[in-house]
Amino acid sequence: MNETDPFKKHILQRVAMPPEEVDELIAAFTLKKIKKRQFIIQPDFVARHRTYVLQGAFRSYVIDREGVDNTIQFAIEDWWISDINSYIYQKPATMFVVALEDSHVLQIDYDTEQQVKQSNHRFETFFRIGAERTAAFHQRRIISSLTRTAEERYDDFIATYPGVAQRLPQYVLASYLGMTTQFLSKIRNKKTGKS
Amino acid sequence: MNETDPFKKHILQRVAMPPEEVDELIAAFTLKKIKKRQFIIQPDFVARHRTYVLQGAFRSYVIDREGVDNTIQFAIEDWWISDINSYIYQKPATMFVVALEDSHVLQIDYDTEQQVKQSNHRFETFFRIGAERTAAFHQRRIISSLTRTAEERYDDFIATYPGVAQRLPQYVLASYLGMTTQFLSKIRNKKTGKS
DNA sequence: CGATTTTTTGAATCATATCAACGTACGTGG
DNA sequence: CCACGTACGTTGATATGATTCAAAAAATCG
Repeated sequence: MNETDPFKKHILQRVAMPPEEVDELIAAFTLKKIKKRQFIIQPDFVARHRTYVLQGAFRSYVIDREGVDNTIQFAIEDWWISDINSYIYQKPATMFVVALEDSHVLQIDYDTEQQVKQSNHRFETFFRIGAERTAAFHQRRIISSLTRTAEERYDDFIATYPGVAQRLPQYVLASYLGMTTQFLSKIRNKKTGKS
Repeated sequence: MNETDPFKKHILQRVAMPPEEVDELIAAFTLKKIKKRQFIIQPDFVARHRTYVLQGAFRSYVIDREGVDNTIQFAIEDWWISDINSYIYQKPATMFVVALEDSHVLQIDYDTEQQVKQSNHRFETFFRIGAERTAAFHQRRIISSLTRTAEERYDDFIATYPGVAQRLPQYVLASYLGMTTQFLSKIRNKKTGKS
């Protein structure tokens, strides 16, 4: 039993590869412990890492012109998080990424990732599949934001990620779903009244 | 001068590769002419192709429960379009993809793409970079939809894609930007009055 | 515990949608 | 190449989902 076992499983779910290659890929990552409220990415700094969550929770957010905090993404166990626009183009970030709980993560830095992808076709495939799924996931979210009301988006979230809402502060969930924390509170309250 | 030259350029902008490999990759694609209003993807059918636009324009959209038409994406020259969730998971589509103009495209089918990626590390890299950029692009759009008003999203669009709005029917642009065609009309009218 | 942060509640307001009606343009068949 | 029909865009009135503001209640944390 090793702390990186979930990541090993994650790799093998995406690409079949010999055990020694799995270990080689894992070795390209660094295990880190991040304290609650610690930032791993901040605006104006280039995102140097891609982060896989072994344990804990994170969120990314932007502060808009009016100073409002908008959650763009969150990540719990077995999810990735970064400012992808900053990371892939290696330009200054626009987002914050912060730990919501004390967390354990695996991080790869940009140069190491490039080198690793270059060195082994299967490692390249691994990252390609990850990027594809991220793109598909984002597209589902765009469809949801264009076609559904605030309450429907909330219902979808609860159905899609059972148990996850409990771990997120309500203002994080509300801003992720594109509504105010007050409005989410009213949606929830209406529901408990009904049932 | 060959009709596929823009695609050749597109490939080389992403991955450096010897000319014969570029030709090999291009050969995996089929050149097709698509008439205006022709559908290349429809709900309940699996998206068999990924489509690169050489000439013309497309849009993808979903019809929601109330029967409202929501544009999810559009594509002109040098863009890709598909129902990515259908294509990468090879499951039934939820979207329509239709030609807005008579168009010329290059299409690769799913099995050929898998084989081609498998056969050559550089081809795998090519698709990986495409997926990454798609993910990054979608994330920018999510940020925009969460943080900006209808008018700001319109202004951003005009600034980011100068000249493109002219080629799209207004209801396509409106639903892409997440507003009604009436509201977009009012935004536009207000602007011409002002200046 | 007290202090701070988060959530709830209600009232007023706002951004955007809906509805309806009319004007315009465009493409298709004769 | 005209004329008609259908699709598209505009405008104004009204409706509504969601935000804002304010303050109290509840939860969390050092």
